[in-house]
Amino acid sequence: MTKDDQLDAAFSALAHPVRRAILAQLACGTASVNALAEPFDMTLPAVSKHIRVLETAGLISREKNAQFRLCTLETAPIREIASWTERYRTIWEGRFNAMDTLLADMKEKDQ
Amino acid sequence: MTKDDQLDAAFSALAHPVRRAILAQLACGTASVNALAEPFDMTLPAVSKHIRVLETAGLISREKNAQFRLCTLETAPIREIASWTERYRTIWEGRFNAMDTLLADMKEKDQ
DNA sequence: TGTTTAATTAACTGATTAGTATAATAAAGA
DNA sequence: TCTTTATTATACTAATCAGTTAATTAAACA
Repeated sequence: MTKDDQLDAAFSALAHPVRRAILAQLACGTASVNALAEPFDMTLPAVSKHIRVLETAGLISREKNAQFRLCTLETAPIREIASWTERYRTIWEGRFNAMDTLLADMKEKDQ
Repeated sequence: MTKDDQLDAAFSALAHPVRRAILAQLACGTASVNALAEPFDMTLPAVSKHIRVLETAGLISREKNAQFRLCTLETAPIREIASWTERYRTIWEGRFNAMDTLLADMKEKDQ
């Protein structure tokens, strides 16, 4: 899987409110599939599929414990996303800052 | 459009390498649809659709100039993404740090 | 006015997504 | 062993996505 594919998978996994809500729950600690499904007005298989998507994207991992599958957050992809986003944010805001500076300079000369 | 819908739209717009590449091009400055399409081995209507997706997500804006449609980056949604991501990143890494501290404490007591 | 250039719309196809209901698996507990 | 609990697999539907070709719009230019 290329870096691009990883970003694709992570971004599209995050592009669903249910999956973001699942991650939010996991921020409070490891949880089973049933526990994660509880807040949603949705069948268990549907939640199970969302969890599978998160796992495929590397955003969570799963460990088998008795009849439970405990889900845990993984931070690597979110760091990828954060660094991609930050890089572009600074480039873009840098551009605007540069433009602001230019405009300020032009005003300066007008006076 | 709720905040959640905005995040959905932004994340899913970013979940395609062509769209991320278009944004990367726009980081170098405003460009027309034809100019943006040039690097891709893809028909113009296909690129036009990707640009529409970016516009709908608020990631770019368009201004009509003669027969050209000039595309410009918009920073608002990327800031939303950055803040969502950073929030979760710090929570998660905080958790791990907390866990590290806990483990360190336990080791301490063992000695 | 007729032609070229820039871009979008329309109509279509194949693949993927998000959900459902139902069946199956697998471990735990009575 | 039989039942319950936890979870996934299967099979299906409706909707959306990513791409195509061909037609259309609209401004610029000769």
